[in-house]
Amino acid sequence: MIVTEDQLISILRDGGHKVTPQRLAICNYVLSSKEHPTAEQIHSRMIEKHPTISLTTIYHTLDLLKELNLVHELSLDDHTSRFDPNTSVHVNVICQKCNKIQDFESDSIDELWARIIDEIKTEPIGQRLDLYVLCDDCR
Amino acid sequence: MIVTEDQLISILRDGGHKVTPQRLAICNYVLSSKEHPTAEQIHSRMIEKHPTISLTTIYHTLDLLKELNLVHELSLDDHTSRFDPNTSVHVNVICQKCNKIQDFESDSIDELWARIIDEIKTEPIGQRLDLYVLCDDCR
DNA sequence: CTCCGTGCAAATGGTTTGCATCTTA
DNA sequence: TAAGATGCAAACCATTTGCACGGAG
Repeated sequence: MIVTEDQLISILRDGGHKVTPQRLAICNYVLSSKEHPTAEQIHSRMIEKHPTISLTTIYHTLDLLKELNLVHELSLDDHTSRFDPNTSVHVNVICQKCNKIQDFESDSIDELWARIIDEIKTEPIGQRLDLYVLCDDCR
Repeated sequence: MIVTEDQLISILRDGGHKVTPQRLAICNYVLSSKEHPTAEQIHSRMIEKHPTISLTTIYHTLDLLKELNLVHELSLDDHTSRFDPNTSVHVNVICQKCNKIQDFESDSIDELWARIIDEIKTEPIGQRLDLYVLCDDCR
């Protein structure tokens, strides 16, 4: 997790959002996740510790995290979304078959992105760089 | 359109696919489109000349075009897909508000992207490069 | 004449919404 | 105690599927 729990709580309170056990658990998990989980996967994981937590709350919390720009939503072609706490410029290496996603970062990417922004006249709000592959397991 | 109608017909027949008026009309439109239409938008457009054409046929034909790698599907965060006949490496400049998309291509992008792919050891199948902005109309 | 394509209707399923209850601050 | 959060149930809606008919080859 890039933000500590204390920082997270401050961010929430500063934005006028209440700190509930469910919210804290979801944020902690998603913000430290590496596997780009679906809402369903987040829900399954949360139920272990919070048996009554609902999918609705997962979605509400993800909306909040998006609004706070702490996670990015990645809509895939199987019509599900994955949620990525890595909001820096990076490449999502996505397996076409199983939809597993791995982040890839490098200086070349930063360079590429800087050049694109330079060439395009408009002010950028965000980005998404996908590379589609077949992962080791699926090949 | 990058492929001519004759080439398109050959591609279809070679793959064992029949050439119907509906299929031809949809392919012609999508393959020459610049506006990254939704399935719904393609349907509206097709109804002008083919009043009985169904959304089902639009989806079937889009599946075929994807299979033939003649179009790419872009799943956006509003949970709709846009269809892009530009299958070369390029940046989709997407307005966060109205979801309008404009393609952007440049040699430096190709060059840097090639370098990034080189750094990532896996064989690439495809890619998607999005830049999120607010378009002139929405700003 | 056979197989594939079309299009209607119904199903699917991820996501969103309405609302009553509960919790945080 | 007031504003906001939770979670159930229902709605939503883009997309997919089943199936009978029709047209291409």
